Amino acid sequence: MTTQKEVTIYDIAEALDLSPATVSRGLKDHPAIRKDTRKRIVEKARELGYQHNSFASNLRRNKTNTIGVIVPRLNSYFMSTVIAGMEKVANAGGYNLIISQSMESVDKEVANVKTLFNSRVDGFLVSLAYDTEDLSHFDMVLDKNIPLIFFDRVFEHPKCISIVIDNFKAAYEVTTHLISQGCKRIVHISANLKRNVYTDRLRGYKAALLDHNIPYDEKLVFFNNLSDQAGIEVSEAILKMEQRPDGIFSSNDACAVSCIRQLKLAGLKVPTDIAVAGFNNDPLSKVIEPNLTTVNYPGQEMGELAASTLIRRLDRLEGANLNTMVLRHDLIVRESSLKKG
Amino acid sequence: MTTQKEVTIYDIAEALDLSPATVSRGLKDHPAIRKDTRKRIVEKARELGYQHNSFASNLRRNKTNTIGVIVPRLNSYFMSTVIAGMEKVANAGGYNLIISQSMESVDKEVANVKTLFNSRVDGFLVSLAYDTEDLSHFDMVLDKNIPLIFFDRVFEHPKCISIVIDNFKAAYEVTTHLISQGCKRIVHISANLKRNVYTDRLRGYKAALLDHNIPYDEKLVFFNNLSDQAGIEVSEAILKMEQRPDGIFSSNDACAVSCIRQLKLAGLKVPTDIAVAGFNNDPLSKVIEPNLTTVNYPGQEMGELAASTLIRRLDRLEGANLNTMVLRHDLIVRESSLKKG
DNA sequence: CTGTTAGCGCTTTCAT
DNA sequence: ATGAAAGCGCTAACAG
Repeated sequence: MTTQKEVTIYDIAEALDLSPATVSRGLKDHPAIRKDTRKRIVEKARELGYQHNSFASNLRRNKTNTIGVIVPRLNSYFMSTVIAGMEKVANAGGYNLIISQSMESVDKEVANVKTLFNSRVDGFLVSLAYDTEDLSHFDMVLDKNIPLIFFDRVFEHPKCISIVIDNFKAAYEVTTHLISQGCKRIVHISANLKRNVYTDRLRGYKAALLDHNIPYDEKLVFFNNLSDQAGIEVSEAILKMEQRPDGIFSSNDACAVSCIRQLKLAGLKVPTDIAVAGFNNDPLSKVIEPNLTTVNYPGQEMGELAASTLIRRLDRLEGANLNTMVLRHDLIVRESSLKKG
Repeated sequence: MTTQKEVTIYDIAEALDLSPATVSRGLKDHPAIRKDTRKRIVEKARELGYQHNSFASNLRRNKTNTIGVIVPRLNSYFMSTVIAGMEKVANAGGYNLIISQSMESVDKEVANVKTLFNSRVDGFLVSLAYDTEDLSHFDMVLDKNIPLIFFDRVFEHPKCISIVIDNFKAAYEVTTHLISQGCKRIVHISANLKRNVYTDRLRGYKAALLDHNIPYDEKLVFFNNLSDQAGIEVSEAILKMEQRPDGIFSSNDACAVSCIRQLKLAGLKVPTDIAVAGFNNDPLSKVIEPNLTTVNYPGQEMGELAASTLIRRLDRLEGANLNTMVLRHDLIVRESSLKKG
């Protein structure tokens, strides 16, 4: 069955009349090994079909070369580009990724932290669930000084690095842009305010209104899970309003696209009657008609930066000791979604 | 630093004046342990902040409770739903997922197999890269009887289970559908024929043509990587054809959508001038106008089935011993993409 | 440059 | 129901 006697460094050592220690060294690039010895070792290893046993090594070194990743959900374009970026960097640096989803629930997040902790991952890359209130479930991790890096949905903590974009500024830009197109009553679709990304975007939205002397009206702000369904519901609410909004700024593209479709079904013209902007630069935004003005969220780079920062720390190469690293975003203006060409 | 003396079962044993063996048993649900002894053990463990050390356990049991996943790319909607499904099932079954991308290259795929093999994953879930020619890089895996399951992009092998949909039938249905809408010259966009999914779909396409007395014209079949860019190029080729095609069947939605956009830009009416159908039921297909007729590819279920089949095998629960498992697909007809309402 | 030695923390016979 | 003991395969002092 699965186990038919492993070939170990002892077998190689015996065959070559060497000590296991020498073999162990020869198999890596230990400087203190004669070239030809190393060569004999490597050859014999191949001949016997030797395969390095990571977990014996792990046990001994107390290191797994594994990174634990916890994300709310895997199945969004944004998140899969993040993961793709992480995987690329991790792989190049000799690390594996163990990925788990919290499904937007703290309970699952807590369970995932425990599992990964027990698996002795060397470090954590985490984007928080909607309803996570505090970081107490990470205490065991932080107490052992296991590096923990947050990305996207972050939480301030003296021991942790956060990797984000400037959500405030991005939201400010989007809102300002809508205003510059003539919008006066702008709906904002937001989500759980426990999460920085949504509070920051809401703040940016408010700041832009303020700076342009547009009163803030809380009836224009919706809180939901930014799903397609949520977009439909918001649209219906909008259609029922006595005084119709003329702009929408959604915290993600999926929900924005859903709004556009629903509003068009109801006979509204986008952007003439109502302009719409999203967030994330999801491929959807280029396909919906009219194309969606949105914010380019550099997912791949965020994944790469998160992973490389973590690995630098793990490998004690240190580097940036900032507490918060901010990636550049871009406002992507797609003319067709604007009120005035 | 990262290591400040682990709390081990020895510490618990000592504190309770028991043997480590008893503690080890007490921590699981070994039957031969008195209830109150177990309770004392569990309490003391919590008190001391004990955490199970998976890799010592792994080393001993020669099992990691880890599943290695290799996919061509992570950043497609289809693949992320597959992974989401796998993660869900794996997590519920006490397994972790280590995920790696081959980036559509054999070389990377070979390297990934080695790494995962060395990490002693208990089993493999694999979807092959474009240019993988044979399974020799899996020899070490198969020789050790480590379970290997292919999904989506599969390869026949007596020791392996394949999980697929009926690509032939799906393609036949799509093509027949286009024909029923009056299409007579149907372009097919395909990819590397080393992969079952593309050969099967091409076969389905040909069979449908044959059954409807439409001659097969190889100039109408394009091979590329199904990207946005590929869609643009195909569209340009189509526009240059002396006798213009009136239908397109693309092997994925991204490329189909790209074609629609490009053809519309060139002034063609979709579907009046040319009807388009895709594959995968990507969210894009519901957003493009006209909506795209496509094939629902049940990614989440495929991920769940792959993972649960593997885990059943790993846990020796066996179950289905089929060599190939075929999931149900659905043709999704979106009226607006058809020639005649 | 190579060898000796002593574990890493856990599980599992085999005893009792 | 519990304990003793051996060892999974590797690595890192330390010694030479």
